Amino acid sequence: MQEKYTPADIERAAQQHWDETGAARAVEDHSKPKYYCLSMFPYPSGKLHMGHVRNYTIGDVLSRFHQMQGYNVLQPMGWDAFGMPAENAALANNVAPAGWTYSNIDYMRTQLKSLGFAIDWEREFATCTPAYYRWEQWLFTRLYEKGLVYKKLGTVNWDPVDHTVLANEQVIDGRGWRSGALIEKREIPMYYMKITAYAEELLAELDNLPGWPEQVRLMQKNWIGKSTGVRFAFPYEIDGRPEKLWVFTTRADTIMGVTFVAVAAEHPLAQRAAVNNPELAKFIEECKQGGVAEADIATMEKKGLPTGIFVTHPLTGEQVEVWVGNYVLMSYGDGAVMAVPAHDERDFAFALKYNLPIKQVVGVDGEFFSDQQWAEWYADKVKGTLVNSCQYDGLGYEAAVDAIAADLAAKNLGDKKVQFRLRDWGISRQRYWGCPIPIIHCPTCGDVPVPDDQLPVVLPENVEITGAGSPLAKMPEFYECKCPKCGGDAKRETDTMDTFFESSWYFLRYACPDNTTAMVDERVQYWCKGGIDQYIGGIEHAILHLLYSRFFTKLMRDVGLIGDLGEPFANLLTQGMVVAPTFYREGENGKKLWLNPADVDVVTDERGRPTGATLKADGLPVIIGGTEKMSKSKNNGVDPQSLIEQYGADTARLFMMFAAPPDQSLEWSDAGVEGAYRFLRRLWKLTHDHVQAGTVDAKIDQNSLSTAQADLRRKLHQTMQKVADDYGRRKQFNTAIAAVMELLNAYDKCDLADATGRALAQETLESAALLLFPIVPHIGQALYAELKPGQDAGLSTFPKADPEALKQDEIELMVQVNGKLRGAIRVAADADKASIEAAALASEGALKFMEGKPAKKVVVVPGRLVNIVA
RNA sequence: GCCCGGGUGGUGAAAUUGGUAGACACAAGAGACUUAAAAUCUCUCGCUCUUUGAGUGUACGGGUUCGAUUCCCGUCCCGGGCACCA
Repeated sequence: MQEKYTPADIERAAQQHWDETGAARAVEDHSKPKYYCLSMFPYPSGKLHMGHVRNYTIGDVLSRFHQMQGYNVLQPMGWDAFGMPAENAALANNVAPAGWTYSNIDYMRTQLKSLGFAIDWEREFATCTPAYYRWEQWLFTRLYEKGLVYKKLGTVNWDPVDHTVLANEQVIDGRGWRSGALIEKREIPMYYMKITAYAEELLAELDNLPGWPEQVRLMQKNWIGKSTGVRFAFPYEIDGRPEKLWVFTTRADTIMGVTFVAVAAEHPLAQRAAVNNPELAKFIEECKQGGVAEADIATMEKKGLPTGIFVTHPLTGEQVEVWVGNYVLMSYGDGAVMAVPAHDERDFAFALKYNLPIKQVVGVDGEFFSDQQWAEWYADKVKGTLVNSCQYDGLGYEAAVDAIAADLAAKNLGDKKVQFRLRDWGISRQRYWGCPIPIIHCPTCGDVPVPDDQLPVVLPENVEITGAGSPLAKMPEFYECKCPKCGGDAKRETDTMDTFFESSWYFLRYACPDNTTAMVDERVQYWCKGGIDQYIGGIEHAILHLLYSRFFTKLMRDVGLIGDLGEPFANLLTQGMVVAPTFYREGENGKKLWLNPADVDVVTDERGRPTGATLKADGLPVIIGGTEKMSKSKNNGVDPQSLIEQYGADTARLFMMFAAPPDQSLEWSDAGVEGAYRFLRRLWKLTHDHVQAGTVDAKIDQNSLSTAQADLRRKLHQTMQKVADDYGRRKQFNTAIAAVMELLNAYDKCDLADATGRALAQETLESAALLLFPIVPHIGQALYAELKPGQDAGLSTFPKADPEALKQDEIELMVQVNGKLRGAIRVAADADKASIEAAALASEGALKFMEGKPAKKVVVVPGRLVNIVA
């Protein structure tokens, strides 16, 4: 065995061995339980970032651990290859999106391979190939025929200078990122997926996901947002015709406190009122300004204008004025809300601002209502009862809602209704680098789905990207076509699909990536039945991607493609973000130029707090931004390549797993990498020193161990238990590593010179190699082969604790007096409560701090401590 | 603004079911070895004080408990998501 740890050689040899033996190949085998371990596939942005290393190392640890536990493991990898960055790169560097994407994939595949992940590369695919996206076009046409895809108007960000639709990310402070123009909302026809038809099921199934983090289930639940309320109408007359203005509320109990109604700027009533009201028309025009992102709408100043139109209160018959409010969303519910300033905080602020009446209709005993100052209890559903509400006075929330809903129903003006916050999923994108929507627009037949025999609609790869509008819309050779129904001249749809479409079913395709005649086949049943065993990915995907994937699994079931697999992901591990500081300089036009942390030196004061930063290249100051998720747009990603090259894959993997538990966010810093490398070197040396003296049989007679040796052996077997629990149940790899470090610290201190000691040393080192193998497989493979020549660590069984070695005669208990630690006692492991109490009361610490007072109470916590209350 | 997390030494963190706060590391300091450097090894390391001991300490303010980093109420700060970044 060579004396020096040389990661480059070891890693090359191990990877070659795994390649040659097909160690990561996954084949359906019904004799073993399957374990499908999936990590969220990467967008091929150019090179791996730390988040990828973290994500895929977690997946690899779990895959390799389960392999050693006897499972038939599948760990696939692919590329989420459509998306905006390819078009941005095309613009910036004048390269074709396809070529850019494929060369990124080639580079990133090399990087992934150098990290030694046990990935079955024969299942790899990229979503931008027709072989993949043809199936989503095919599915799209099926769903279109079933009415689960439909067309309606949607609101987008419009850049009036570049004449193009912008993504929310491309709108910065209400302006287009390239043109700097003020962005407007614009309504265009789009295709929608009817996810709301599955709202009830998507909500209910959350309760059947015990393997998901509670926080993710809660976020999805709130996102779907089921609420029971009352939908009712305010009757009115306009242009001589009777009409109804519909609203939805979860607070029907406060209906007697309505003092105005607010509608969205796009609401027909607002449009009608603006016809002969120039001021209102101007306000509605103003409301179009700004982007469509909800965060912007929710944080902007609430503004409104009266329409001069009055509607009739359905219960009191009073006239109530209609206002246009910039905070009312047309896309949510009916685009109109009743306003009860007394019991809704936003309405209260709005009423104060515009001097609108505030009418209290809920009271709480002992509380005083002021129409000048908002108080939390005004909106409380539980504490209050109705006042100033005629026949409803004295009723509580539920009784009031019931009575009011019944009265509205009797007047045919409303009823109870279940409403969801979830909206249908708009999938049309006015962009090039995506899957073409397979629809043909015919002047006579209307929208016609592309027939199966004309699929796939192939995305042309030789295009010119200008940043103004979609290139496909400028390519007659793409959009000119014949109607499949009537054969007449027609126009192909030039919008592409949201890239979430690709990522909503890729996990099923890994089961059968080679199938050229069907989207999925029966192999999906083997790998995915009951759900993918472990899914790992960033917490930032907690809602959209995961919800869409759940939705697709149900859609595909209902189209008859996959039977009933259940939920797609049985167990979910949401990895915390790898975050890094951001740095920037401001350009001439105020645009921020983001600088990579690797190119910046941070200046700190004597306490280590950052006081400023300079660019390495020119030594001049840069501005420190916030600490944010590593991203291309903020240029704060750190390339792991230099880390791998300098220290090797095992050090990179070990350090990533040791730095923080997987679900916690990890702030990137170089410090600590050295420590991980040092540990591996030490592990290598300990094994080397032992092997030099000759390997021995690890069989041990428990009775021939010295006390110190028995303690070490107990620690070894405790460590086996702890590490298996950390990998399997807790998924906390940092503590598993710490446990092995502790074990080796103890090993170092123990005298193992005699024959029994040599056997114990052998057992300890063999176990350490296997315990760490899932995290650092290359060195694990090499050390195990030295300790047991001819043996393959990856094919070995994970170490299992021997109950004999775990036995302990005496244990230590802490002694507290009045909850403060005052000493410790040693007692027999099976000592009874009375003798423990006696020993504690007689202990030095207890005697000193009880100062002769009698014990009022003694609490014994078995195996832990004794607390004496004096 | 709304929804979901998080906050523990100089730093990353541990404490798994309410029971020894700071395991395991990083950084720093001191020492050993060495011609020297690197590497390695040993020791110190939350804060304060009257230092063989004691007080205090898990963002902040309250509460429940024999006992709270852990549970409850309120506040502040940081991160993620908010439907066209992926």
